[in-house]
Formats: sequence, structure tokens, C-alpha cells
Amino acid sequence: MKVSKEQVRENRRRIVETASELFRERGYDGVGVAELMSAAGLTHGGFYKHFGSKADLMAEALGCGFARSAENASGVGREQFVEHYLSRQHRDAMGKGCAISALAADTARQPESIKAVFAAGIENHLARLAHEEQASAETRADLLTTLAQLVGALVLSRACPDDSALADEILAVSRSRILGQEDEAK
Amino acid sequence: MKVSKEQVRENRRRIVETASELFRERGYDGVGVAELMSAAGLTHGGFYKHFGSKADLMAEALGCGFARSAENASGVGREQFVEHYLSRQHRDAMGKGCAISALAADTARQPESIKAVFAAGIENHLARLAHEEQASAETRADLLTTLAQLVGALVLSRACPDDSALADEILAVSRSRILGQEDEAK
DNA sequence: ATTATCTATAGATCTATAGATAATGC
DNA sequence: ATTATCTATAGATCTATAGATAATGC
Repeated sequence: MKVSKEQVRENRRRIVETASELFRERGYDGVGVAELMSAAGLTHGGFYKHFGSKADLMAEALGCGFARSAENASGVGREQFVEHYLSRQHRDAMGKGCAISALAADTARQPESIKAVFAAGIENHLARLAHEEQASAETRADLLTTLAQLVGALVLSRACPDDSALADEILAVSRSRILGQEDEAK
Repeated sequence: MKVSKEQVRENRRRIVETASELFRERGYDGVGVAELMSAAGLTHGGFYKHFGSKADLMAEALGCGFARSAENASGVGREQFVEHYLSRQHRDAMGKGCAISALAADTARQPESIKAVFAAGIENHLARLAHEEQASAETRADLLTTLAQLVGALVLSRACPDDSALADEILAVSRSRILGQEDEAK
């Protein structure tokens, strides 16, 4: 039942990828190791040959989620990014969306090592924005407050009843606050 | 082992109060019924005479947390409220702090009935603010975007490593964004 | 020979229920 | 007589480990 080295790498990658989505979708405590391995097409016994613990996987899954978000956002303009971030589509697909907003609360209850991965993900996001948007005069403080506005709006909207007017309103007012502000600056 | 009606009410109240704090602190899945009852000074067997399920308790605990937050915020001016909300003290006491920011992510993964309690809590918060701040010209959109900014900043700061510069920076920039803006409007 | 995966399981926990008990409240 | 609480436990799940297996990789 042994597999090739390449297959081992592929299996490991798939476990992390699967975990990243399931943790965002249902939370760290909402997914067990057995279900996770099953979703990745494996049996649960092999898990601990890949990871030291479930928490170790969480750290990798978080990093994977940040990397995936960075890929998706690459080359997307500020306005388009904000429009998508605050769209119903993004709100209703928590498992495939922004790792920051989906996992911030879980991360707050995790050990320091995982919080460090989270902070690195934020710094990376800021660095990418600062690089891409160097033409505009956005300071680091601007980028951070916009990020907080985006995360807060998404998190609030997701906690409201599905298809409720309030859930949509929260997205709409934050959208116009962020993008409207930009217009004033021109 | 029966107790007086008054004692029953008091026990029930204490269970909800305890749950409200423990759920904020460690998340819905992070606290079991047995531990919860034990923290309230009771044994776990009696739980289901008070609540139909753990999820039912969550709905009540959420409502209790909102009510408590409303009490604490009552009569506090806008600037003082924002200063406290974005303080390290509030960030580092998740169990005793704002129920919105502590439980939004958990609520997003709960059934509609619990999301309804969350939405009601937000509407109540807005109504209170609109009443208290009627002198200032803040629109509902202003109040909602400020709420999103506050929640986003707190949630992000809590996910960063303890005592990290980034965690403090996130609070600081959102504070000056929210309060600085107010100054400009004068 | 090594080792990733498998089946099986240990030991702890979880939600929820059953039945006994004893003090309240009619 | 009623019933809130207690002890005890059912049945399911959880993280993690043990030992067998079989294909890779030396």
C-alpha cells in the first residue's frame, strides 16, 4: 500500500487544501480528522504520518488559504477587489472565500504559532497592495483601515439571516463608504 | 433535591450568563454542556430540564450578551465608546467583551433562528445609537459602517500574536479613522 | 529495507436520556 | 403530587496510536 514520493506530496497537498476549505466552511472544531481525511480520499489512520497534530495542520491550512487568496487577488484592481469582496457571492461561499474573515475568530482562540501565520498573511497582503497601488497615495494606515472595514462588513453580513435586507445593507454601505471615499480623494 | 421556583429561575439565569461568557471566550464548539453546567455550579444531568438543546442555549446566551453590551454602552459618549471598544483591555478580554465581534463567526455557522437573534441585536444597537446621538447628523449608513470598522479591527487584532505591534497598530489606525473623521465633520 | 496507507482500537470526550431522590407547592 | 437536580449511562464522536500490508526506492 505504499505510494510513490510524488503521490505522497500530492496526497499531503490535497489534505491541506481540503482542510483549508473545510475549516473556513465549518470552523476548526467543526471538522474532525477522520472526515477531513475522507474528504481528501484517504483513511484517517494515515493522518499522523503527515502532520504532528490537528493544530499543525491548521497552521498549514491557514497559510494555504492566504496563498490562495493572494493568487486570486493578484492583478485585480482596487475597485473590482472591493466589489467582489463585498458581493453576496463571496459572502455565501465562506469555504472558498477570504481566509482572514473566515478564520480570524478561530485563530484568536489558537496558540501563538498559528496567530503568527495569520499576522504574516496580513503583512503579505499589505505588501502586495502597497506594491500594486504605488501610484495612488494610500498609506499603510489607509490599507489597514480598509481591510478592517472589509472584514467587519463581511463577518457581520454572514451572521445575519440568509437573504435578509440587513445582510445586504451592511455590504452596500461599506462598499459605498470605501469606494466613495476614493472618489473624493481624486 | 428539588429547589424553590425562585432558585430555579436563578439557576437558569446563571447558566445563560455563564454560557454567554464561555461561548465568547472559547467558541460554541469549544465548551461542552458538562463543563458549562459545572461552571454554573450544577451537574450536567439537569441541563435539559432548562433547555431543549445546546443550540437553544446558544440563542439565549447570544441575546444575553447583547443585552449586557447594551447596558454597558448606555450613557457612554461616542468617543469614549470607540476608545474602549478599540482598547487593548477590551481586545484581551474576549469573554467579557462585545458579543458581536466574539460570536459573529460562530453565528454564521449556526441555524437561521440564531442568526435572527444576532440581527435583532444589531438593530437594537443601531436604534439606541440613533436615539442617543440624534443631535449629531449621523445617518444609519454612518452607524453601520462605523460598526463594521470597529468589529473588523477588533477581530483582526485578536487574531494577531499577543502584544504584537501589528495587533496594536490595527486598533490605533481604526481609532483615528473613526474619531478623526468626526473631527473633520465639525 | 523503508514507509505511506490501511484497519482496528484505545481512551477521552460529546450531546442527550433514564431513573432515583428529596424538597417545594398545591 | 410535582419536579429540579442528582448519578449513571447510552451511543456517537473525537484525537491519536498500534500493527499489518504492500509497493517504492535503495
